[in-house]
Amino acid sequence: MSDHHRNDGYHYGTNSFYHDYMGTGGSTSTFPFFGGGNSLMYNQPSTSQNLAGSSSAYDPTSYMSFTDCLQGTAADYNNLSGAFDMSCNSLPDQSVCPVDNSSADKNTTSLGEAAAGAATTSAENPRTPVSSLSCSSNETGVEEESSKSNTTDLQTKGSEDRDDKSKKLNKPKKKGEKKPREPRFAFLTKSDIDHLEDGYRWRKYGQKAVKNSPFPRSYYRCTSQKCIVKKRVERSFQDPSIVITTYEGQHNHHCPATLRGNAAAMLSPSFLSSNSASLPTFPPEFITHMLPSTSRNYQNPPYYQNFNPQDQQFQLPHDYTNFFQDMNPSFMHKPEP
DNA sequence: CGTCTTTGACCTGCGC
DNA sequence: GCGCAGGTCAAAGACG
Repeated sequence: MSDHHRNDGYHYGTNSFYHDYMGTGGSTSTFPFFGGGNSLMYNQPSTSQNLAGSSSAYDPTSYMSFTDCLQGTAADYNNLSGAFDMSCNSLPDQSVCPVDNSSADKNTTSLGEAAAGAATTSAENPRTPVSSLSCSSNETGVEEESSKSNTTDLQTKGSEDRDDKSKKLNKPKKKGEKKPREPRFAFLTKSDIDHLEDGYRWRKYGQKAVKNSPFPRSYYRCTSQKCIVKKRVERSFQDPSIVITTYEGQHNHHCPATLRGNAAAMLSPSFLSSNSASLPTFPPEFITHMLPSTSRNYQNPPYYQNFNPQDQQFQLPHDYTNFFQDMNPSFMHKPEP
């Protein structure tokens, strides 16, 4: 998987990017990108509904309308859809996803937060970013740390025949309470490197086989104390060259990585001082496109068969549009490689 | 020795 | 209620 410029249906080097800002009247803007990578960003809107604990349990009824930024054909979506489905599930047949208007504001914040965590990947893994796509979820975020503490504190009623380890895993919550989730963003990145450098330090805490996929999913947690951000990394089973990275939560600290004056530095929380507290962690690669997500049709590909990229147009919120334009206007017109 | 990964067991939520 | 799949824990091992 070293050939990142193969003719595989993806459109590398295209940087136009539009985001329909969930009916809030945001303007249509071009989204510039960083460092030569061509990314597909999938912003999954928030939902107040419970999404269960499953990583794939995004609520299809709450997705915002499409960002049409792909400059390819529907076939391109088909190519990507499987990968996307790994983390955010499949796309709906219609090209406009149901919108949870109540979450519009949350999405603005989340999108910005993503930018805040942007990374050093381009500098450190020059081969890596080629195409990525992301989605996000904005479930009502509740301090996960507290629930974790509860888990530990309340894990005392294990059965007698269980060991200490088992006892620590007992009921953390009251009956009927559902565990809230932090906002999530999934990024599809064309890379032969599984764990992409994003400027933060992560500790792997688990790995699971994924149903219908030969590739396992890895679970990482930010190593910074009191930081509850997690991410999952897996490969698309349809296109193994695509790495799906799903971020959950918001960093409460500055990026610890050596920033080297690159995009990561510019996108670090410190750089985004005015919004750093509420900005989501961006993945290392940058974005040319946004796509919708849904959790339906998970097992019935092709997911994009009825999707016409030309039908939709997303708009990026003013704040982020201006932000990225200020960051590196040259990406606005980056030529094809 | 500290940090990180691996890995099997366990927990939780959901669908049937 | 049961089974499945996703998510998490934590001991053990690897590594620098």
